[in-house]
Amino acid sequence: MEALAHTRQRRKEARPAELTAAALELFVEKGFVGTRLDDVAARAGVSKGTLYLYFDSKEALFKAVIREGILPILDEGAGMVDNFTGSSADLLRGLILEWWKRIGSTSLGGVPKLMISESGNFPELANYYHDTVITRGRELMRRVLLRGMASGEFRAIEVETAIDVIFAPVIMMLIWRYSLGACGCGSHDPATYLKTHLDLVLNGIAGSAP
Amino acid sequence: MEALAHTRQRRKEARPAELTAAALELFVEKGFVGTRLDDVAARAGVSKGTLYLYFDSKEALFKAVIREGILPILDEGAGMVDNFTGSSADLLRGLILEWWKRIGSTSLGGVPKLMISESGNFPELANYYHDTVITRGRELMRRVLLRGMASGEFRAIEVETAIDVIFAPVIMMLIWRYSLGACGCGSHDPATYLKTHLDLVLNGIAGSAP
Amino acid sequence: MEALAHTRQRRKEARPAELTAAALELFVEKGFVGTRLDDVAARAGVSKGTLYLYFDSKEALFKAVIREGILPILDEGAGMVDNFTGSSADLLRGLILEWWKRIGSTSLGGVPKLMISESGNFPELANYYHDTVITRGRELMRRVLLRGMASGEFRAIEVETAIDVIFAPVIMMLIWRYSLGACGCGSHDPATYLKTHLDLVLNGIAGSAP
Amino acid sequence: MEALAHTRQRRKEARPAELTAAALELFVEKGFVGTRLDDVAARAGVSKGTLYLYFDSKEALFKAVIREGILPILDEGAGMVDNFTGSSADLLRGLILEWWKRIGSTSLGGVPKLMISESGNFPELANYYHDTVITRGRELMRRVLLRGMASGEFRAIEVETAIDVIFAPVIMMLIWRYSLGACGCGSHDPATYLKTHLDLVLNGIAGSAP
DNA sequence: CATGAATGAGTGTTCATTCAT
DNA sequence: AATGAATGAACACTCATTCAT
Repeated sequence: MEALAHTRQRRKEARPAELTAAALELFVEKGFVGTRLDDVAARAGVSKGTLYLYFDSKEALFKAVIREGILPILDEGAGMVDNFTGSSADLLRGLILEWWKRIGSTSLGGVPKLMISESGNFPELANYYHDTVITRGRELMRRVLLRGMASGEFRAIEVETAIDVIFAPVIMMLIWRYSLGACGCGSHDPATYLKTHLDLVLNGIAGSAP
Repeated sequence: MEALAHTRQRRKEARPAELTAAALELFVEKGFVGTRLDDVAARAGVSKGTLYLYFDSKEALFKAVIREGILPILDEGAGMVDNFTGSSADLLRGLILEWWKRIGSTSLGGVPKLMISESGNFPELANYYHDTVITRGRELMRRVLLRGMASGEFRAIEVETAIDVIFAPVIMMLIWRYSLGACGCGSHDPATYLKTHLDLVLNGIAGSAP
Repeated sequence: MEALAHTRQRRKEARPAELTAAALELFVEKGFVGTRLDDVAARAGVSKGTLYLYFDSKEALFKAVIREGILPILDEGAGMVDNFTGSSADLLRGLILEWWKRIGSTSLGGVPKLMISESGNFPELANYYHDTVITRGRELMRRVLLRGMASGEFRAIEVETAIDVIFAPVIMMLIWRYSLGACGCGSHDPATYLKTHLDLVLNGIAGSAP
Repeated sequence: MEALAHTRQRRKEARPAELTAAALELFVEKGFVGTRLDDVAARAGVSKGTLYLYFDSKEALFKAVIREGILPILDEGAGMVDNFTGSSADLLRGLILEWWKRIGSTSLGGVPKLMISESGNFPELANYYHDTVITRGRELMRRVLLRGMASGEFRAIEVETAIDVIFAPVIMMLIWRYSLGACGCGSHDPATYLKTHLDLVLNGIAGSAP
């Protein structure tokens, strides 16, 4: 009986996450307006009414999906840059690959495509996403590039654009995976693609120092 | 009287384009499901019923928007690559800048973001878009890179990934412009950004030949 | 040129009849609300706007269809009864068969089914139809039956019900022809059916006189 | 609380029948296209959306109305013919009168007029109605007539036409009641009319046997 | 006289939201 | 806490009607 209570308890606490997980998949697949709460509830294995026990409205659910999808992203990386002792090239490479392994390749990888699709309908949320995720991500990359330039490992480059040049193919791969890539349009193998991309970029910004 | 008839005639012929133009803006802004035909009609300055004189359904309108947004893209570029006599770096630079000037910066620039957002709901259209636009665009860039490698102007690189690395920041800029960028999230100046991006990339793939 | 003017003239005068003829077919087939003026115009080979040159509204067109469908019915029969010199059985038989040949089997035969279907939406018209067509038809048959009873050819029967018993199968055949019969539900051969029906009825009401 | 639950339960089970009952009335009165679901819902005392909890579409509702209107008809009569021990005239008379009492005079009596009006728009349903209702009804009457002829109670007649001659006035009365009869066109008293009709017919087909 | 492009009110259908159980 | 029947506002689509040509 205590076991049951325990299960129930765990269930109750896990509910919101189960609901947002189901919602994330559908929002990514069909967009905000195109997603029916009936389907979200069905995928989460609950009734439609139950959704309203945890979220005030469809919009509140959407915001929760985005915010929850953001948190894990925020907590990654910063520590890595602070404590890394190897070369800046290895740091950059590690950062991207690790991020892909722990975020990009999971279902959270659908968040960017979702945010892009719905930003027009949720401008405040878009701003929040920008300030929280994008700005911090760029800041992280900026530190890596500056670190490499300071050590002479990277040559002197226009940092802000370089950040984009490095991020863009990674984000594009993610977007692809959740849009045309899901329509049988053929896509790259992520591991190979990331490796080649990094080599190309690192070569492009390599300085004279070893 | 002839002038008026002429006006009416011209109007009737111009209508579909006026309607798809209005629809493109709203589809890009709000997505397919989020766009009301009332609004499309209002933006085009006609009544809702008029839409149905030219398009059988909302879906038909959407497809027309995409297809019309594709045609101008297809007719660009190929001739340029064939006849270009300068350096491959100049060719690549010219291709991107020209494309931006004549396509990317116009309202047709919203098509990629739209296709990405709605591919899940229109898989066949996504395939059509992929086969028609993306494949040809990549082919064009492939020829440029191979031309540069053949002449020794570019070093030996993994071409397929390089294509993405070159395209991704350009496409991302376009996506940004029609998503977060429209929410006051701040964006780059396109001209400067493209120039820096190209310099960075061209430097990264530069070979030993002059 | 005169020939053309003549043609044009004849055309102009024939137009209303062409339009109501086309309308009758569609009204019978699809009902009043189910019939689109587009289709009526198309079937009559004119544009939709032309309909409004001859009829103020869809309702006016419908009423014209019914009224026109009534006139030919009214002018039949009365003279026949007045002047007939043969037996009452032959009169009754001739009346029915002639009516079928000249009205029932033509496209005007669709009017009763139409009136039945739409009476709920056009009560005044239904009353007009009743007073004009049905009452007169019954009166005609009443005279025939009374004539036969007076001569002893028919036995004494309840006339009003007999009228219905005689008419009902004929009307039902007509209704059938324009409803289930048009759905491949199989139907009788009119000539045989009418003959048998008349024999049955005449036998049923036959009196002792020769 | 259990009582309430019971009420709710009973309500849910009764709903479809309530809805089809309301729909039948309106379909009969205004035809399929002329009937608005708003009105059906209002007459049933529910909201428009509720209709869609029980029927997928207006067409599905229509089909349910017809099918439900058919079932009670099918289950009548067959047993009566099998077990009847009296005279064939009494059997025929009893069959018609009983059918009128239990079907014809109820709201189900509107089904034939409805089916006639809409057969053009629902051919498959018309076929279903024909095969299910009409064919069986005729079969029943055929057995009665053959029974009477076998016993010598009825004279030798052309059975198929006789079936129609017997049924037609009954059906016509029903059609009348739901079309012109509802427009104040005056109609017979059903009981008297049926009695007279039966006497007339039975007299017409009477044989020499007692 | 004739056309057909344009209109906009009306209807079938969907779906976020509520609430009695 | 959880359900799911019920709601009603919103939207895609149709079609009778108008009017400039």
